Amino acid sequence: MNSCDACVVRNRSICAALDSVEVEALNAIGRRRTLEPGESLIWEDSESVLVANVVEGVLKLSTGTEDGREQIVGVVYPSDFIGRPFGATTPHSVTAMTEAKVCVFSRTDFDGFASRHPALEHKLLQRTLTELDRTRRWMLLLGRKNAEERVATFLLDMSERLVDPGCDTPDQPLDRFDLPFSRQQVGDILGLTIETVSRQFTKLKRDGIVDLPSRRAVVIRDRAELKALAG
Amino acid sequence: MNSCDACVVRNRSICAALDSVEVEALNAIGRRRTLEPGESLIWEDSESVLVANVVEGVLKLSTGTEDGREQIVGVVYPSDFIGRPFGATTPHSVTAMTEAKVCVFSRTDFDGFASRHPALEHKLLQRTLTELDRTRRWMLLLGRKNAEERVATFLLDMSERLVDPGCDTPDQPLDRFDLPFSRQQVGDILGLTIETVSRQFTKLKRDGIVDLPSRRAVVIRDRAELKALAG
DNA sequence: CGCTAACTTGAGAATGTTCAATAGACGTGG
DNA sequence: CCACGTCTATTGAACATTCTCAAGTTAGCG
Repeated sequence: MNSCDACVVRNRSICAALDSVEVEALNAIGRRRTLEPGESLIWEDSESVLVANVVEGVLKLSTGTEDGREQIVGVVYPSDFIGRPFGATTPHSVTAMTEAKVCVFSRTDFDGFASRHPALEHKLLQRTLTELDRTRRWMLLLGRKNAEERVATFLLDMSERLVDPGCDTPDQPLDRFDLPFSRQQVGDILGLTIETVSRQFTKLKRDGIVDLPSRRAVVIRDRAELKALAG
Repeated sequence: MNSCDACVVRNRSICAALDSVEVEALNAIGRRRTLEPGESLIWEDSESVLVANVVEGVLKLSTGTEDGREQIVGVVYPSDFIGRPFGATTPHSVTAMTEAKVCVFSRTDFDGFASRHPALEHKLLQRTLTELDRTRRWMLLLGRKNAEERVATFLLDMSERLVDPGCDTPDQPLDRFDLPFSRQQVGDILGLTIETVSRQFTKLKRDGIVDLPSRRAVVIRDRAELKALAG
Protein backbone atom coordinates (compact mmCIF):
# COMPACT_ATOMS: atom_id res chain seq x y z
CA MET A 1 0.00 0.00 0.00
CA ASN A 2 1.32 3.42 -0.81
CA SER A 3 0.85 6.41 1.40
CA CYS A 4 -1.49 8.13 -1.09
CA ASP A 5 -4.22 5.57 -0.42
CA ALA A 6 -4.69 7.09 2.98
CA CYS A 7 -4.40 10.67 1.71
CA VAL A 8 -7.37 12.79 2.74
CA VAL A 9 -7.25 14.75 -0.50
CA ARG A 10 -6.63 11.72 -2.75
CA ASN A 11 -10.00 12.10 -4.45
CA ARG A 12 -10.31 15.87 -4.54
CA SER A 13 -6.84 16.99 -5.56
CA ILE A 14 -5.50 16.69 -9.10
CA CYS A 15 -4.42 13.15 -8.10
CA ALA A 16 -8.03 12.09 -8.58
CA ALA A 17 -7.20 11.94 -12.30
CA LEU A 18 -4.82 9.07 -11.71
CA ASP A 19 -5.38 5.36 -11.12
CA SER A 20 -3.62 3.57 -8.29
CA VAL A 21 -0.58 2.59 -10.38
CA GLU A 22 -0.13 6.13 -11.64
CA VAL A 23 -0.60 7.66 -8.22
CA GLU A 24 2.08 5.35 -6.93
CA ALA A 25 4.43 6.66 -9.64
CA LEU A 26 3.62 10.25 -8.70
CA ASN A 27 4.12 9.42 -5.04
CA ALA A 28 7.61 8.17 -5.91
CA ILE A 29 8.70 11.62 -7.05
CA GLY A 30 7.02 13.56 -4.23
CA ARG A 31 7.42 13.87 -0.50
CA ARG A 32 5.33 15.05 2.40
CA ARG A 33 6.33 18.14 4.24
CA THR A 34 4.92 19.93 7.27
CA LEU A 35 4.99 23.71 7.51
CA GLU A 36 4.68 25.80 10.65
CA PRO A 37 2.47 28.90 10.68
CA GLY A 38 4.41 31.71 9.04
CA GLU A 39 6.79 29.37 7.25
CA SER A 40 7.19 29.95 3.50
CA LEU A 41 7.45 27.26 0.86
CA ILE A 42 8.04 29.51 -2.14
CA TRP A 43 9.38 33.06 -2.39
CA GLU A 44 8.25 35.80 -4.73
CA ASP A 45 10.21 36.00 -7.99
CA SER A 46 12.30 33.00 -7.05
CA GLU A 47 13.11 30.33 -9.58
CA SER A 48 10.21 27.90 -9.80
CA VAL A 49 11.75 24.77 -8.26
CA LEU A 50 8.80 23.37 -6.31
CA VAL A 51 5.14 22.63 -6.87
CA ALA A 52 2.84 21.00 -4.33
CA ASN A 53 -0.59 19.79 -3.33
CA VAL A 54 -2.08 21.11 -0.12
CA VAL A 55 -3.06 18.23 2.14
CA GLU A 56 -3.93 20.10 5.29
CA GLY A 57 -4.03 23.71 6.48
CA VAL A 58 -4.38 27.11 4.87
CA LEU A 59 -1.69 29.00 2.95
CA LYS A 60 -1.51 32.46 1.43
CA LEU A 61 -0.11 33.60 -1.89
CA SER A 62 1.27 37.12 -1.65
CA THR A 63 3.18 39.84 -3.46
CA GLY A 64 4.43 43.20 -2.33
CA THR A 65 5.81 46.52 -3.44
CA GLU A 66 9.41 47.50 -2.80
CA ASP A 67 8.41 49.78 0.06
CA GLY A 68 6.77 46.95 1.98
CA ARG A 69 3.09 47.10 1.15
CA GLU A 70 1.70 43.59 0.84
CA GLN A 71 -1.20 42.18 -1.11
CA ILE A 72 -2.48 38.65 -0.62
CA VAL A 73 -3.35 37.42 -4.11
CA GLY A 74 -4.81 34.07 -3.18
CA VAL A 75 -5.59 31.72 -0.34
CA VAL A 76 -5.31 27.97 -0.76
CA TYR A 77 -6.97 25.12 1.09
CA PRO A 78 -6.61 21.33 1.23
CA SER A 79 -6.65 19.72 -2.22
CA ASP A 80 -5.52 22.95 -3.92
CA PHE A 81 -2.42 22.99 -6.08
CA ILE A 82 0.40 25.47 -5.51
CA GLY A 83 3.43 26.60 -7.46
CA ARG A 84 4.13 27.43 -11.07
CA PRO A 85 4.56 24.42 -13.37
CA PHE A 86 5.91 25.00 -16.89
CA GLY A 87 7.43 28.35 -16.01
CA ALA A 88 10.68 29.82 -14.89
CA THR A 89 9.65 31.87 -11.88
CA THR A 90 6.90 32.03 -9.29
CA PRO A 91 5.53 35.57 -9.15
CA HIS A 92 4.28 35.33 -5.56
CA SER A 93 5.28 33.89 -2.22
CA VAL A 94 3.50 30.91 -0.66
CA THR A 95 3.34 30.99 3.13
CA ALA A 96 1.53 28.80 5.64
CA MET A 97 -1.10 30.57 7.74
CA THR A 98 -1.82 27.59 9.93
CA GLU A 99 0.19 24.47 10.46
CA ALA A 100 0.08 22.84 7.05
CA LYS A 101 0.89 19.58 5.35
CA VAL A 102 1.84 19.63 1.69
CA CYS A 103 2.87 17.04 -0.85
CA VAL A 104 5.90 18.54 -2.61
CA PHE A 105 7.37 17.79 -6.05
CA SER A 106 10.37 19.09 -7.90
CA ARG A 107 8.92 21.32 -10.57
CA THR A 108 10.81 19.69 -13.41
CA ASP A 109 9.90 16.18 -12.22
CA PHE A 110 6.27 17.22 -12.02
CA ASP A 111 6.36 18.88 -15.45
CA GLY A 112 7.65 15.66 -16.95
CA PHE A 113 5.11 13.51 -15.16
CA ALA A 114 2.26 15.80 -16.15
CA SER A 115 3.33 15.77 -19.79
CA ARG A 116 3.05 12.00 -19.75
CA HIS A 117 -0.39 12.06 -18.08
CA PRO A 118 -2.90 14.16 -20.01
CA ALA A 119 -5.66 13.38 -17.52
CA LEU A 120 -3.59 15.03 -14.79
CA GLU A 121 -2.97 18.06 -16.97
CA HIS A 122 -6.67 18.21 -17.67
CA LYS A 123 -7.46 18.36 -13.94
CA LEU A 124 -4.80 20.99 -13.47
CA LEU A 125 -6.25 23.01 -16.33
CA GLN A 126 -9.73 22.89 -14.81
CA ARG A 127 -8.38 23.91 -11.45
CA THR A 128 -6.39 26.78 -12.97
CA LEU A 129 -9.41 28.02 -14.92
CA THR A 130 -11.52 28.00 -11.76
CA GLU A 131 -8.81 29.81 -9.84
CA LEU A 132 -8.56 32.43 -12.61
CA ASP A 133 -12.32 32.99 -12.42
CA ARG A 134 -12.14 33.39 -8.67
CA THR A 135 -9.19 35.77 -8.91
CA ARG A 136 -10.99 37.92 -11.46
CA ARG A 137 -14.06 38.10 -9.27
CA TRP A 138 -11.82 39.35 -6.47
CA MET A 139 -10.60 42.17 -8.75
CA LEU A 140 -14.08 43.65 -8.66
CA LEU A 141 -13.81 43.79 -4.89
CA LEU A 142 -10.37 45.40 -4.94
CA GLY A 143 -11.16 47.84 -7.72
CA ARG A 144 -14.69 48.91 -7.00
CA LYS A 145 -15.98 47.96 -3.56
CA ASN A 146 -15.84 50.08 -0.42
CA ALA A 147 -14.62 48.87 2.96
CA GLU A 148 -18.03 47.68 4.19
CA GLU A 149 -18.71 45.72 1.00
CA ARG A 150 -15.23 44.22 1.07
CA VAL A 151 -15.53 42.94 4.62
CA ALA A 152 -19.05 41.57 4.04
CA THR A 153 -17.93 39.81 0.85
CA PHE A 154 -14.92 38.41 2.66
CA LEU A 155 -16.94 36.92 5.50
CA LEU A 156 -19.38 35.30 3.08
CA ASP A 157 -16.51 33.91 1.03
CA MET A 158 -14.88 32.48 4.14
CA SER A 159 -18.12 30.89 5.31
CA GLU A 160 -18.28 29.06 1.98
CA ARG A 161 -14.66 28.04 1.70
CA LEU A 162 -13.97 26.87 5.24
CA VAL A 163 -16.51 24.01 5.09
CA ASP A 164 -14.96 20.79 6.32
CA PRO A 165 -13.51 19.15 3.20
CA GLY A 166 -14.09 15.62 4.47
CA CYS A 167 -17.74 16.28 5.07
CA ASP A 168 -20.13 14.26 2.93
CA THR A 169 -23.11 16.56 3.34
CA PRO A 170 -23.72 19.00 0.49
CA ASP A 171 -21.38 21.94 1.02
CA GLN A 172 -23.44 24.34 3.05
CA PRO A 173 -21.92 27.63 4.15
CA LEU A 174 -20.88 27.83 7.77
CA ASP A 175 -22.57 30.25 10.14
CA ARG A 176 -19.82 29.82 12.70
CA PHE A 177 -16.13 29.49 11.94
CA ASP A 178 -12.63 30.53 12.94
CA LEU A 179 -10.73 32.83 10.61
CA PRO A 180 -7.30 31.47 9.72
CA PHE A 181 -6.15 35.10 9.47
CA SER A 182 -5.09 37.92 11.72
CA ARG A 183 -6.68 41.33 11.20
CA GLN A 184 -3.55 42.44 9.38
CA GLN A 185 -3.87 39.53 6.97
CA VAL A 186 -7.54 40.25 6.39
CA GLY A 187 -6.42 43.76 5.50
CA ASP A 188 -3.81 42.37 3.12
CA ILE A 189 -6.48 40.28 1.41
CA LEU A 190 -8.97 43.12 1.11
CA GLY A 191 -6.56 45.91 0.24
CA LEU A 192 -7.42 47.78 3.44
CA THR A 193 -5.54 48.81 6.56
CA ILE A 194 -5.91 46.89 9.78
CA GLU A 195 -7.75 49.81 11.37
CA THR A 196 -10.36 49.97 8.63
CA VAL A 197 -10.96 46.23 8.89
CA SER A 198 -11.34 46.49 12.65
CA ARG A 199 -13.82 49.34 12.38
CA GLN A 200 -15.95 47.44 9.89
CA PHE A 201 -15.93 44.32 12.07
CA THR A 202 -17.03 46.40 15.01
CA LYS A 203 -19.79 47.97 12.96
CA LEU A 204 -21.13 44.61 11.78
CA LYS A 205 -21.12 43.39 15.38
CA ARG A 206 -22.80 46.55 16.68
CA ASP A 207 -25.53 46.15 14.04
CA GLY A 208 -26.12 42.54 15.11
CA ILE A 209 -25.20 41.11 11.70
CA VAL A 210 -22.30 39.07 13.03
CA ASP A 211 -21.01 38.08 16.43
CA LEU A 212 -17.30 37.99 17.26
CA PRO A 213 -16.92 35.85 20.39
CA SER A 214 -13.12 35.83 20.17
CA ARG A 215 -10.43 37.34 17.97
CA ARG A 216 -10.59 34.70 15.29
CA ALA A 217 -14.13 33.38 15.75
CA VAL A 218 -16.98 34.63 13.56
CA VAL A 219 -20.70 33.92 13.85
CA ILE A 220 -22.93 35.04 11.02
CA ARG A 221 -26.24 36.03 12.56
CA ASP A 222 -27.96 37.61 9.57
CA ARG A 223 -26.64 36.13 6.35
CA ALA A 224 -29.26 37.83 4.18
CA GLU A 225 -28.27 41.25 5.46
CA LEU A 226 -24.61 40.43 5.06
CA LYS A 227 -25.27 39.50 1.44
CA ALA A 228 -27.07 42.79 0.91
CA LEU A 229 -24.08 44.68 2.29
CA ALA A 230 -21.65 42.74 0.08
CA GLY A 231 -22.88 44.63 -2.99
CA MET B 1 -5.57 24.86 -48.44
CA ASN B 2 -7.47 25.70 -45.30
CA SER B 3 -7.98 29.20 -44.07
CA CYS B 4 -5.84 28.63 -40.96
CA ASP B 5 -2.66 28.46 -43.08
CA ALA B 6 -3.03 32.15 -43.73
CA CYS B 7 -4.00 32.95 -40.12
CA VAL B 8 -1.78 35.62 -38.62
CA VAL B 9 -1.95 33.99 -35.20
CA ARG B 10 -1.53 30.43 -36.46
CA ASN B 11 1.83 30.06 -34.75
CA ARG B 12 1.24 32.07 -31.62
CA SER B 13 -2.23 30.98 -30.53
CA ILE B 14 -2.98 27.63 -28.96
CA CYS B 15 -3.29 26.32 -32.53
CA ALA B 16 0.50 26.22 -32.66
CA ALA B 17 0.19 22.92 -30.76
CA LEU B 18 -1.47 21.30 -33.76
CA ASP B 19 -0.11 19.94 -37.03
CA SER B 20 -1.74 20.86 -40.33
CA VAL B 21 -4.16 17.91 -40.33
CA GLU B 22 -5.30 18.67 -36.78
CA VAL B 23 -5.63 22.36 -37.42
CA GLU B 24 -7.83 21.52 -40.38
CA ALA B 25 -10.06 19.46 -38.07
CA LEU B 26 -10.27 22.32 -35.58
CA ASN B 27 -11.01 24.73 -38.40
CA ALA B 28 -13.95 22.53 -39.36
CA ILE B 29 -15.71 23.18 -36.04
CA GLY B 30 -14.90 26.89 -35.88
CA ARG B 31 -15.84 29.99 -37.81
CA ARG B 32 -14.49 33.50 -38.23
CA ARG B 33 -16.44 36.37 -36.87
CA THR B 34 -15.90 40.12 -36.95
CA LEU B 35 -16.90 42.31 -34.01
CA GLU B 36 -17.52 46.05 -34.07
CA PRO B 37 -16.14 48.23 -31.26
CA GLY B 38 -18.49 47.91 -28.30
CA GLU B 39 -19.97 44.64 -29.50
CA SER B 40 -20.03 41.80 -26.96
CA LEU B 41 -19.29 38.17 -27.68
CA ILE B 42 -20.01 36.78 -24.21
CA TRP B 43 -22.13 38.13 -21.37
CA GLU B 44 -21.40 37.95 -17.65
CA ASP B 45 -22.92 34.93 -15.89
CA SER B 46 -24.32 33.60 -19.14
CA GLU B 47 -24.12 29.93 -19.97
CA SER B 48 -20.72 29.19 -21.45
CA VAL B 49 -21.62 28.40 -25.07
CA LEU B 50 -18.70 29.96 -26.93
CA VAL B 51 -14.95 30.00 -26.75
CA ALA B 52 -12.67 31.75 -29.23
CA ASN B 53 -9.21 32.75 -30.33
CA VAL B 54 -8.49 36.42 -30.88
CA VAL B 55 -7.16 36.98 -34.39
CA GLU B 56 -7.17 40.76 -34.55
CA GLY B 57 -8.10 43.65 -32.28
CA VAL B 58 -8.38 44.22 -28.54
CA LEU B 59 -11.18 43.00 -26.28
CA LYS B 60 -11.98 43.57 -22.62
CA LEU B 61 -13.17 41.13 -19.98
CA SER B 62 -15.39 42.84 -17.43
CA THR B 63 -17.66 42.35 -14.44
CA GLY B 64 -19.79 44.76 -12.52
CA THR B 65 -21.81 45.28 -9.38
CA GLU B 66 -25.60 45.44 -9.43
CA ASP B 67 -25.56 49.22 -9.07
CA GLY B 68 -23.54 49.67 -12.24
CA ARG B 69 -19.93 49.97 -11.17
CA GLU B 70 -17.71 48.18 -13.66
CA GLN B 71 -14.32 46.56 -13.30
CA ILE B 72 -12.30 45.40 -16.28
CA VAL B 73 -10.70 42.12 -15.19
CA GLY B 74 -8.62 41.47 -18.26
CA VAL B 75 -7.65 42.72 -21.70
CA VAL B 76 -6.97 40.33 -24.53
CA TYR B 77 -4.92 40.72 -27.68
CA PRO B 78 -4.37 38.75 -30.90
CA SER B 79 -3.50 35.08 -30.25
CA ASP B 80 -5.14 35.15 -26.80
CA PHE B 81 -7.85 32.66 -25.95
CA ILE B 82 -11.24 33.74 -24.59
CA GLY B 83 -14.18 32.03 -22.97
CA ARG B 84 -14.58 29.36 -20.35
CA PRO B 85 -13.97 25.80 -21.53
CA PHE B 86 -14.97 22.92 -19.24
CA GLY B 87 -17.32 25.06 -17.21
CA ALA B 88 -20.96 25.94 -17.05
CA THR B 89 -20.85 29.73 -16.97
CA THR B 90 -18.58 32.58 -17.97
CA PRO B 91 -18.14 34.88 -14.98
CA HIS B 92 -17.35 37.98 -17.05
CA SER B 93 -18.40 39.70 -20.26
CA VAL B 94 -16.16 39.83 -23.33
CA THR B 95 -16.51 42.98 -25.40
CA ALA B 96 -14.57 44.30 -28.38
CA MET B 97 -12.74 47.58 -27.78
CA THR B 98 -11.60 47.97 -31.35
CA GLU B 99 -12.86 46.27 -34.46
CA ALA B 100 -11.91 42.65 -33.84
CA LYS B 101 -11.68 39.35 -35.62
CA VAL B 102 -12.14 36.18 -33.62
CA CYS B 103 -12.19 32.48 -34.41
CA VAL B 104 -15.23 31.13 -32.59
CA PHE B 105 -16.03 27.58 -31.44
CA SER B 106 -18.99 26.04 -29.72
CA ARG B 107 -17.80 25.40 -26.20
CA THR B 108 -18.86 21.76 -26.15
CA ASP B 109 -17.29 21.09 -29.56
CA PHE B 110 -14.09 22.68 -28.36
CA ASP B 111 -14.12 20.74 -25.08
CA GLY B 112 -14.41 17.51 -27.01
CA PHE B 113 -11.67 18.45 -29.45
CA ALA B 114 -9.35 19.55 -26.65
CA SER B 115 -9.89 16.32 -24.74
CA ARG B 116 -8.73 14.41 -27.79
CA HIS B 117 -5.66 16.64 -28.26
CA PRO B 118 -3.48 16.80 -25.13
CA ALA B 119 -0.98 19.08 -26.84
CA LEU B 120 -3.71 21.66 -27.30
CA GLU B 121 -4.75 21.35 -23.66
CA HIS B 122 -1.15 21.75 -22.69
CA LYS B 123 -0.89 25.04 -24.59
CA LEU B 124 -4.13 26.19 -23.05
CA LEU B 125 -2.86 25.29 -19.59
CA GLN B 126 0.32 27.29 -20.11
CA ARG B 127 -1.66 30.24 -21.35
CA THR B 128 -4.07 30.05 -18.41
CA LEU B 129 -1.21 29.85 -15.92
CA THR B 130 0.41 32.92 -17.46
CA GLU B 131 -2.87 34.79 -17.41
CA LEU B 132 -3.38 33.88 -13.74
CA ASP B 133 0.08 35.24 -12.93
CA ARG B 134 -0.70 38.45 -14.76
CA THR B 135 -4.07 38.80 -13.05
CA ARG B 136 -2.54 38.29 -9.62
CA ARG B 137 0.09 40.93 -10.33
CA TRP B 138 -2.75 43.32 -11.19
CA MET B 139 -4.29 42.64 -7.77
CA LEU B 140 -1.32 44.35 -6.16
CA LEU B 141 -2.11 47.43 -8.22
CA LEU B 142 -5.81 47.39 -7.31
CA GLY B 143 -5.28 46.61 -3.66
CA ARG B 144 -2.25 48.64 -2.72
CA LYS B 145 -1.21 51.25 -5.28
CA ASN B 146 -2.27 54.90 -5.37
CA ALA B 147 -3.60 56.70 -8.42
CA GLU B 148 -0.21 57.90 -9.66
CA GLU B 149 1.35 54.45 -9.36
CA ARG B 150 -1.63 52.86 -11.07
CA VAL B 151 -1.50 55.13 -14.08
CA ALA B 152 2.27 54.81 -14.41
CA THR B 153 2.05 51.01 -14.17
CA PHE B 154 -0.73 51.00 -16.73
CA LEU B 155 1.20 53.02 -19.30
CA LEU B 156 4.26 50.80 -18.92
CA ASP B 157 2.12 47.69 -19.26
CA MET B 158 0.49 49.07 -22.41
CA SER B 159 3.84 49.98 -23.95
CA GLU B 160 4.87 46.35 -23.50
CA ARG B 161 1.68 44.69 -24.64
CA LEU B 162 0.85 46.74 -27.69
CA VAL B 163 3.99 45.73 -29.61
CA ASP B 164 3.16 44.65 -33.12
CA PRO B 165 2.58 40.90 -32.87
CA GLY B 166 3.82 40.19 -36.39
CA CYS B 167 7.09 41.91 -35.69
CA ASP B 168 10.16 39.69 -35.79
CA THR B 169 12.39 41.98 -33.77
CA PRO B 170 12.72 41.14 -30.10
CA ASP B 171 9.69 42.61 -28.37
CA GLN B 172 10.86 46.02 -27.30
CA PRO B 173 8.44 48.26 -25.43
CA LEU B 174 6.92 51.05 -27.47
CA ASP B 175 7.63 54.66 -26.63
CA ARG B 176 4.75 55.82 -28.80
CA PHE B 177 1.38 54.11 -29.11
CA ASP B 178 -2.37 54.61 -29.28
CA LEU B 179 -4.45 53.46 -26.34
CA PRO B 180 -7.28 51.17 -27.38
CA PHE B 181 -9.23 52.61 -24.43
CA SER B 182 -11.25 55.67 -23.54
CA ARG B 183 -10.47 57.45 -20.27
CA GLN B 184 -13.52 55.78 -18.75
CA GLN B 185 -12.17 52.36 -19.71
CA VAL B 186 -8.75 53.18 -18.31
CA GLY B 187 -10.57 54.06 -15.10
CA ASP B 188 -12.42 50.74 -15.21
CA ILE B 189 -9.12 48.90 -15.60
CA LEU B 190 -7.39 50.77 -12.79
CA GLY B 191 -10.29 50.96 -10.35
CA LEU B 192 -10.33 54.76 -10.54
CA THR B 193 -12.80 57.38 -11.73
CA ILE B 194 -12.39 59.07 -15.08
CA GLU B 195 -11.55 62.35 -13.36
CA THR B 196 -8.73 60.86 -11.32
CA VAL B 197 -7.27 59.22 -14.44
CA SER B 198 -7.48 62.50 -16.31
CA ARG B 199 -5.76 64.41 -13.52
CA GLN B 200 -2.91 61.88 -13.38
CA PHE B 201 -2.46 62.02 -17.16
CA THR B 202 -2.31 65.80 -17.00
CA LYS B 203 0.22 65.65 -14.20
CA LEU B 204 2.49 63.24 -16.10
CA LYS B 205 2.30 65.51 -19.13
CA ARG B 206 2.98 68.67 -17.09
CA ASP B 207 6.04 66.97 -15.56
CA GLY B 208 7.37 66.08 -19.02
CA ILE B 209 7.28 62.33 -18.36
CA VAL B 210 4.82 61.62 -21.16
CA ASP B 211 3.35 63.52 -24.06
CA LEU B 212 -0.31 63.24 -25.07
CA PRO B 213 -0.59 64.52 -28.65
CA SER B 214 -4.20 63.40 -29.02
CA ARG B 215 -6.87 61.72 -26.90
CA ARG B 216 -5.66 58.21 -27.48
CA ALA B 217 -2.00 58.77 -28.36
CA VAL B 218 0.73 58.38 -25.75
CA VAL B 219 4.43 59.15 -26.01
CA ILE B 220 6.67 58.00 -23.19
CA ARG B 221 9.41 60.60 -22.84
CA ASP B 222 11.08 59.43 -19.64
CA ARG B 223 10.61 55.70 -19.18
CA ALA B 224 12.98 55.49 -16.23
CA GLU B 225 11.04 58.11 -14.32
CA LEU B 226 7.76 56.42 -15.21
CA LYS B 227 9.12 53.16 -13.81
CA ALA B 228 10.11 54.92 -10.62
CA LEU B 229 6.58 56.30 -10.26
CA ALA B 230 5.04 52.88 -10.89
CA GLY B 231 6.20 51.70 -7.46
C1' DC C 1 -1.05 37.49 37.51
C1' DG C 2 1.47 40.10 34.55
C1' DC C 3 3.43 40.59 29.95
C1' DT C 4 3.15 41.02 25.18
C1' DA C 5 1.24 41.09 20.88
C1' DA C 6 -2.93 41.84 18.63
C1' DC C 7 -6.72 44.50 18.27
C1' DT C 8 -9.72 48.64 18.93
C1' DT C 9 -10.76 53.38 19.09
C1' DG C 10 -10.11 58.33 18.17
C1' DA C 11 -8.74 62.55 15.73
C1' DG C 12 -6.73 64.69 11.94
C1' DA C 13 -4.72 64.42 7.30
C1' DA C 14 -4.54 62.67 2.74
C1' DT C 15 -6.39 60.75 -1.19
C1' DG C 16 -9.84 59.99 -4.28
C1' DT C 17 -14.83 60.74 -5.47
C1' DT C 18 -18.73 63.43 -6.75
C1' DC C 19 -21.00 67.00 -8.90
C1' DA C 20 -20.81 70.76 -11.95
C1' DA C 21 -18.98 73.61 -15.42
C1' DT C 22 -15.90 74.21 -19.30
C1' DA C 23 -12.98 72.95 -23.04
C1' DG C 24 -11.67 70.34 -26.84
C1' DA C 25 -11.79 66.67 -30.32
C1' DC C 26 -14.05 64.49 -33.95
C1' DG C 27 -17.52 63.44 -37.26
C1' DT C 28 -21.38 65.17 -40.14
C1' DG C 29 -23.69 67.76 -43.24
C1' DG C 30 -24.14 72.01 -45.47
C1' DC D 1 -13.73 72.94 -46.24
C1' DC D 2 -15.81 74.99 -42.57
C1' DA D 3 -19.59 75.30 -39.05
C1' DC D 4 -21.96 72.93 -35.96
C1' DG D 5 -23.32 69.53 -32.64
C1' DT D 6 -22.17 65.89 -29.80
C1' DC D 7 -19.43 63.16 -27.19
C1' DT D 8 -15.24 62.86 -24.48
C1' DA D 9 -12.01 64.78 -21.64
C1' DT D 10 -10.35 68.33 -18.44
C1' DT D 11 -10.62 71.28 -14.58
C1' DG D 12 -12.42 73.07 -10.16
C1' DA D 13 -14.44 72.90 -5.57
C1' DA D 14 -16.74 70.55 -1.96
C1' DC D 15 -17.26 66.28 0.11
C1' DA D 16 -16.58 61.40 1.65
C1' DT D 17 -13.86 57.69 2.66
C1' DT D 18 -9.91 55.64 3.97
C1' DC D 19 -5.30 56.14 5.84
C1' DT D 20 -2.04 57.62 9.30
C1' DC D 21 -0.50 58.33 13.70
C1' DA D 22 -1.27 57.84 18.42
C1' DA D 23 -3.28 56.19 22.49
C1' DG D 24 -5.80 52.81 24.84
C1' DT D 25 -7.72 48.08 25.57
C1' DT D 26 -8.07 43.13 25.59
C1' DA D 27 -7.00 38.38 24.77
C1' DG D 28 -4.02 34.82 25.20
C1' DC D 29 0.15 32.84 27.15
C1' DG D 30 3.72 31.91 30.21
